[in-house]
Amino acid sequence: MASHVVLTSGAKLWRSLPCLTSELRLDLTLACGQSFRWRETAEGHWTGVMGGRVWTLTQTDDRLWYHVYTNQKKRRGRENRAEEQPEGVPNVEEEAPAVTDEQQSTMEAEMLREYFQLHVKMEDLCRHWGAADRHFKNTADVFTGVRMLRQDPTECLFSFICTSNNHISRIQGMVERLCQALGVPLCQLDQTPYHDFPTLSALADSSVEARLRDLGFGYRARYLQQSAKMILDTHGSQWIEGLRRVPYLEAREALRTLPGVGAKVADCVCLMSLDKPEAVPVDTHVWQIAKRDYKYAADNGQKSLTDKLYKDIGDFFRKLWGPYAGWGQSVLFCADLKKFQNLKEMGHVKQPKKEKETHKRCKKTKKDFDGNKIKTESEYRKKAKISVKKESTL
DNA sequence: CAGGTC
DNA sequence: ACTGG
Repeated sequence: MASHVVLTSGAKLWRSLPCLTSELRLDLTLACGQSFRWRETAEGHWTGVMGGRVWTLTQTDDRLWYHVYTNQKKRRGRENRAEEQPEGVPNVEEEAPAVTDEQQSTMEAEMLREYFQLHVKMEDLCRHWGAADRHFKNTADVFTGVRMLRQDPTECLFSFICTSNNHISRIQGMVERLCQALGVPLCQLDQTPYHDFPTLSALADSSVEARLRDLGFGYRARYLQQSAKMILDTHGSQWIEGLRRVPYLEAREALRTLPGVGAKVADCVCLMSLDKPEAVPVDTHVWQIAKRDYKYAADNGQKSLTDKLYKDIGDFFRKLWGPYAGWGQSVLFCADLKKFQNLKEMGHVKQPKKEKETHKRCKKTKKDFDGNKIKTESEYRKKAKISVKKESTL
């Protein structure tokens, strides 16, 4: 049976392209809630589906290494027979016009350059932003290499319909189940099956809502099926990709006509798959960042993001960072995630990992990136809860 | 309460 | 409203 490859055993299976870790950090970029389809299958090795194929990626200081697995062949009766007779009917992959390994590898490298948008120099952008924005510089110095992916628009749209009122770890599981239930199987590695993302027509089928409810999608099940059906019925299968050639605000409003797609999801799709780098998705994290780190005046203590507040915060960051504001947002968003908090403390002292439970009650006062003392997480949360209680008892 | 929406 | 870390 096929298994996940690792770089240290079998260098012949790998190809690479030049790419500095200052431009790309796989661990941050692939696990920060842009795409939900990558898993760390071995230390520093990330396996996922991209462009209808299964890839494992890893990196060294100045190169990005990749391996593409051959898709599992469809096994119908005839082809099984053909396998026993070598001169039999060639399978689908062999029928394709002959491509040399060289050409194949060139295409794969090009797919990766596109997916990671390596033509955009993140280092230049960060230097520019950091010069005028002290907080950004401090964060970007630690979270160097977070990039914006250029995802498939259909996958991006339907994945982000799943994100409302949800958290990343559950979203990952839901997207995985979505692909297993409705996507074409590609191959299996170490007992793990990999599937392509479902097509629009698979998502639009009337049986989909009930099926997804059974898989734990809750009320989002209906949004997924209805959005797919609406796109096919009123626009056609190429509609979403066509939004790449349309101005940001027009694409955003077009997406918002779909059920389950509000301002935030529409901005995520614009930013992460439709080539709109100025789109700034404002979620709870970004709202907190605006208030906490940029002293954004949310004067009347709003409980939820109103349309106006949403627009104002987006405009604030666009004014601060310019036409690639969405890329800047992604760096701070990543730095705000719980799972990456450990990176921040590694700057000063490297603590041995032994102490886990023993020092738990030792409260450390952390400093934020501007050097200001801040409360510990728990205290911060306590405070937030109290203020929420006050609001609700009024 | 979670990368919100109807 | 769904649901689980």
